[in-house]
Amino acid sequence: MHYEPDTLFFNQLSLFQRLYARSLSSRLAPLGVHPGYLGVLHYLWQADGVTQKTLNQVMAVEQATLSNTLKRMERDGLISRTPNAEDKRHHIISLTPRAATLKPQVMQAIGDLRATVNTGLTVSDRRYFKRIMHQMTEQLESDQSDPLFLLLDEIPE
Amino acid sequence: MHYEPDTLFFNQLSLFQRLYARSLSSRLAPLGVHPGYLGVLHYLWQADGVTQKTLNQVMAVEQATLSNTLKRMERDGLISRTPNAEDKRHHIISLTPRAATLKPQVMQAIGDLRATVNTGLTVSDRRYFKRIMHQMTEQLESDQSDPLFLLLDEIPE
DNA sequence: ACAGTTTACATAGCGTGCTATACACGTAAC
DNA sequence: GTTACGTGTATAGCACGCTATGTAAACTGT
Repeated sequence: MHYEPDTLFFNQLSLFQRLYARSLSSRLAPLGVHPGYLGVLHYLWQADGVTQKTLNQVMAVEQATLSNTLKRMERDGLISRTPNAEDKRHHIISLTPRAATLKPQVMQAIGDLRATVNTGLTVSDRRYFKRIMHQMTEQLESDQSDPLFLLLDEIPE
Repeated sequence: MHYEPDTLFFNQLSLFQRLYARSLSSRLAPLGVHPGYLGVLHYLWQADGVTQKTLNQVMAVEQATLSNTLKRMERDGLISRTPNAEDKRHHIISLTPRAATLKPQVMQAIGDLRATVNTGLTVSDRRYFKRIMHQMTEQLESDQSDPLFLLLDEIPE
């Protein structure tokens, strides 16, 4: 029975993403960092002490996802959430001292993996790849909102 | 505060994969199919009535993941697991009549999304993209096994 | 001032992946 | 034939994403 191996683009894409996450995870684990934390760390290393809302505006995940990620990061001693007296609805999220010092090691791990993945590829290969991925991402973003727009068009004045 | 938007390749990749899954999901939902079922369906449409082990050998997921996926598919009335009298350790997995008829509609949904995503891209763009992704995937696969090989090298005779 | 809305965040429940471990059945060795 | 090992599958527990919904604080209009 010669079954053609999985040719569905989606499955190949999923596999690629999962392998990337696994390799990242094994490099970050010794630092107590999970791949899902990267976006938050990356932002806070640039601008520490912001609200969840601010973070959410630049991170491409849903609010509930971010809320849960922050909870795990707090549990793992990477961030703290200090209540804001001015407006008790939001808290200020800041890096713990330990997390603040982690940047070079995390960046090293990321760079190391990037180099591994890029083995055998030229600079223009990578650029081309990212450009196409970006373009496809935009198509998907408009695909998600399409039904909404269609509905809006149908609303009478 | 002009924060440069998320430039980590891993995060862009994750976003792309998640958007793809979301778009797929919205197209498959009316059929009672989830994206995670696609690999199983795709195989069984070609060769129905196999063991979990066989499926596992061609699907790039862990055994435990497949086991859980099959449980959900059984719950959703897509497959049945009939006990094997010869060897009671494994069951024979087969499509339900309903699942067997679903192929054209699922393929239609996949093709539809593919067309959407490919908007504005040439055939050679897609081929190039897939080739690079494939190459990176192979690098990641060898990355995962590297530590093992290194250890093996260190084992004295 | 207080009723209703909006805002910021948390929680519930689920899909899909992972690792580690349990378990039941089959096989082989003694 | 029991002991030991191997095989096939299931389960436990977690990461990380989603949608839908809850909740408390702030704001707004009358």
